[in-house]
Amino acid sequence: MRASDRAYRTLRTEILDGTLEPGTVLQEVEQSTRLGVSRTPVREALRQLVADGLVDASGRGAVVTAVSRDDIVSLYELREALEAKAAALAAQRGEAIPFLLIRDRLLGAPQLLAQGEPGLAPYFEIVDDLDDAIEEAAGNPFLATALRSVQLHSARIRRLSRHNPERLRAAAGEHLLIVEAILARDAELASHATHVHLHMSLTNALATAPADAPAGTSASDADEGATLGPRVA
Amino acid sequence: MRASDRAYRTLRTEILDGTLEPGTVLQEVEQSTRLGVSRTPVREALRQLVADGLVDASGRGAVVTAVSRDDIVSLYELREALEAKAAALAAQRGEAIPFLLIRDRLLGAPQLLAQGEPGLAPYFEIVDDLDDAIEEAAGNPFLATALRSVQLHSARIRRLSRHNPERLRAAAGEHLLIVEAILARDAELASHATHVHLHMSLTNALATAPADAPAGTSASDADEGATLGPRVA
DNA sequence: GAGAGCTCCAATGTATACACTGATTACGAG
DNA sequence: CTCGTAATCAGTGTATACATTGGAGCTCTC
Repeated sequence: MRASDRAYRTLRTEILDGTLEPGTVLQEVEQSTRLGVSRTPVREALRQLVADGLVDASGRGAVVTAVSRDDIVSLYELREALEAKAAALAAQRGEAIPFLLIRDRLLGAPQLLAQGEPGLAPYFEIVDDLDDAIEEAAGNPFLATALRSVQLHSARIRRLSRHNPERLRAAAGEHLLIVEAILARDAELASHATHVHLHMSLTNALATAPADAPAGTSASDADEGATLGPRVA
Repeated sequence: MRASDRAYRTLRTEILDGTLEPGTVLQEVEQSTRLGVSRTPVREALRQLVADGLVDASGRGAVVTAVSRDDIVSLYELREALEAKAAALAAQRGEAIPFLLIRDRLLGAPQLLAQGEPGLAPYFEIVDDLDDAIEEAAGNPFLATALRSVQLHSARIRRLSRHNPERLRAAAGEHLLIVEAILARDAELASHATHVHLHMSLTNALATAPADAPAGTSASDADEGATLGPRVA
C-alpha cells in the first residue's frame, strides 16, 4: 500500500476516534516524522482530509475541525435529504436478498444489545451494513459519494453521543421498519421511516452530546462560537 | 496564487468546458510541462480533481471521466434531494433581500433571452446567483459542500444540452416560482417547485443530449457502457 | 505459430533540497 | 514604556532527484 494512503488512513482514524482532538494542529514535518514517511505523502493525506472536511487548512498549518452543536444539526439535515432519497431509490430498485439477510440480523439486535458493551460492535456492524446495502441498492454513484462523506462525519458524532441501550433498541426497531418498507417496495414509507429515524437519532444526539455553550458562559465566549472538543491554546 | 491552485483551476476549467474531452489521459509530466509548473502541484491538482469526480485515477494515469446518460439521471436524482432540501431551508431561514433582487432580475430574463446568444451569459449568471443565494440562505455548511460538488457536474451537463430559448424561458418561470415560494416562506412549495424544475430540466437534458449508444451499435460496444464524449484509442 | 517468460522502459510514488512567505520577536527611537 | 521597524526563522510551496512498479514488447521455447 502507498505511504500516502497509510498516512491518510492513520490520520483519519485518529481524527474519527478522537485520538487527534479538534483544534489539534497537524504540521507536515511533525506528522511526517511521527508517521515515518516524508512530507510528500503527508501533504497528500492532509489535502484529502481537508476535502473530507475533517481538517481545516486556512492559512498556516492544518487544524482538526471541531464539531459544534450547529454542525450536528446541519449534518442531520443533510443526512435526511440524502438518506431519505437513498431509501426511496432502494425501495424502487433494490434486490430483496441483502435486505432479507439484514432483517434477520436486526431481529436479533435486542439480544445483542442485552449483552451490554460486547454487543455494541456487532450491532453497529449491522447498521453499517444496512447503510451499505441501501447505498448499493440505490444504484446512484453520485449519491453514494455524498453518503460516504456524510457517514464519515456521522462516525465522529456517534462517539459524542451516549449509547443508552434503550435508545439503541428503539433505533433497531426504526431500522427494521426501513428494511420492511424497502422489501415492500414502498418508497414513500422507506423515505418517511428514514426521516423518523434520523429525527429520533438527532434528538438523542443533541440530548446526550456535551453542551457547546454552557448557561454561565460569558458573551464573548458565546460570540466565538463554542465547539465540542478542547479549545486551542 | 499557488501554482497548485492555478493548475487545478486550469485543468478543471478545461474539463468543464470540454477542452479536455472525456477519456483524455492526464499524465503528470505532460501536464507539468504544458502548464509550466513542476509535477508536485500537478499531482495535487489531479488528486483534487479525482476528489471532485472529474477525473478517474484507477491505476496508471488519470483519465477525464465520461458522462453517461445514466450519470445524468443519477446526478439529477442527487440534485433533487439536495436542492429541494436547500430550497425548503432557505424558505424557512433566508433573508428576503437577496431574493427580492433576484426576483427583479428574473423578471427581466425573457428580454435577455430574446437577444439570443449574447443574452445567455447574463441569464445563466442570474441562475447561478440564485443557486448561491439559496445555498447561503440554507445556512448549512455540509449541504453547501454537497451542492457545490453537484454544481460542478451540472456545469458539464449544461454544455451537453441544447439551449433552446423556449426551454430557457420556461426555466426562468420555474426559477421565479421557487423565489416566490422562498419569499412567501413556504418551504413545501419551494421544495416542490424545485422538484418540478429539475424534472423539466432533466427531461430537456435527456432529450437534447447526444445519445450514448446509437441504434446501430454492436452488442460488444453496448456492453462496454457507452458514454458521451470520444472513446479512448 | 502460439504462448510464456523476461527485459526494458515509462510513469507514478517518495524523499529531499531549495524558495518563499508570513509571523514573531528583538531592538531602537520617541 | 510603547510603538514601529527590521531581522530572523519556522513552516509551507515548489522543484527535482531517486525508487519502485506495472506494462508493453521482445525473444526463446515448444
